[in-house]
Amino acid sequence: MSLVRKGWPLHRRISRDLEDRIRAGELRPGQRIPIEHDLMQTYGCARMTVNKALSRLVGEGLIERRKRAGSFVRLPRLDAPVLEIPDIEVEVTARGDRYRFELLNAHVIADDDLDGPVLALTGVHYAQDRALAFEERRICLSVVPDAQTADFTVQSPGHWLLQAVPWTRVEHKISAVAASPEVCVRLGIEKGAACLVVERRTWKDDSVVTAVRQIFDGTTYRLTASFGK
Amino acid sequence: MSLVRKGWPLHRRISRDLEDRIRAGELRPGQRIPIEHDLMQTYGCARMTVNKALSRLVGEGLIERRKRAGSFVRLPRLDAPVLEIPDIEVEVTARGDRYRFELLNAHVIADDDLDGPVLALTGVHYAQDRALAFEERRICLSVVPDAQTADFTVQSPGHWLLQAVPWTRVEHKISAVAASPEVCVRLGIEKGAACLVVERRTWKDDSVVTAVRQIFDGTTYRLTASFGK
DNA sequence: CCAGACGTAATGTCTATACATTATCTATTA
DNA sequence: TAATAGATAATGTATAGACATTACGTCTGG
Repeated sequence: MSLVRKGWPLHRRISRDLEDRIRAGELRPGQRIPIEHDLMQTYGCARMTVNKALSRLVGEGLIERRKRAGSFVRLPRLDAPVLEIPDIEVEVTARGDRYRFELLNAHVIADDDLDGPVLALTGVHYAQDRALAFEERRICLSVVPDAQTADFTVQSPGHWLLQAVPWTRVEHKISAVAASPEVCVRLGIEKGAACLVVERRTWKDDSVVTAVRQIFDGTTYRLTASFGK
Repeated sequence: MSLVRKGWPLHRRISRDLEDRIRAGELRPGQRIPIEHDLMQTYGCARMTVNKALSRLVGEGLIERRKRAGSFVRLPRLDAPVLEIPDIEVEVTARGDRYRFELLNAHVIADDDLDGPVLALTGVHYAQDRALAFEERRICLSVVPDAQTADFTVQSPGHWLLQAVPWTRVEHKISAVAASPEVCVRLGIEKGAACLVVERRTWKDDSVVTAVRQIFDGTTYRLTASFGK
């Protein structure tokens, strides 16, 4: 079992051992890995223990299993690192900076894209009084009527919504645009500077709760994602 | 157990049921959920079955568990959608387009950032003869000596590496910059246009395998990430 | 040569039980 | 009151066995 972590539970050591062998290339994509019965013997344990180890590898996307056929190493995927798209308020306060949201504008409007009356907000996120992001948000009032009476100078709309409405689905789109005149002013950057745009749409069941577009200074703000040990 | 999927295994129905109750706000963040013993009685099953259901919720980040204390609903996290950062070659061919990588430059150099001799490449990814991305890549020759003899006009370096070297860790940084003169020419975009930048660094164990910087036209290319059912 | 039937090898699920581990709570003691 | 020690309730891990499910291979019969 190579040089595997002592103190770890057996099922964890088994999954880690197999993971290492896959990552080292000893077990190659498409190749069949030993059947549960053989692994029982190899590690001298019950089938449930082996099964738990293999279930973990399925969850991590490292193997796939087919009844009667066996378990097979999957192709490595570059396409599933975990992306951290933070709640800006949480991110700023987490690193000990003073956070502030400046509400610029709030109107109830009709929106073609979203159902029913919509609360349209614009504002700026500040960290230590430095503008971090410009935000344009729409909140579906039929789903979140309370939004109309909430005070977004105390809490950012995003943070408030997170507590107020449990979502069931989120979708993000990340792109880049040149700063519009308004964004230049709000973020204090040069005309036409490259900005990172995060668009987020949040659903509860089948109705859109909120759609938001956050614009960051592309050179100072970066999203990070990592995958692996 | 509300209106839960028939045909699903019991442990899956239990976890889904609890997930629904959390998402619906019936079980709120910080709140304690019933202990395994009670859930056994509620669902009329063995503790291992309940345990499997709860383990899944831990994996999904919906609850956390503490011995002696119980299981608690975690704060909803916006920060872990799965980001699809594709192998460009795979992405292009997957949607049926003709893919081509044009190698512009290849030199063996020394690099302060990476250990040992490094193969430095620049090139352009094309989809249907339209430039999609400009790429600057460095490959650590001490880790991947074969890279020096590989033909990157047949396969993109990224795709080739994926097959040649199993990685153990990947890190991505996503930002935005204004197009440099060279990028303008290569991608056929206007001077100073906003570009989306994906920087990826790949490790095998403790050594960097490759570091790459891919630059996309920010207005036509977007990364997407989603989370939820 | 092909279509269909079928045995069977593998995974999938579930149970009942046992003991380990650990943080919380309580009771005791200084 | 405060520190310490111990009891205990919850999760964590593991076992052995049972039956369900599925699709791979093979063996038919046409």
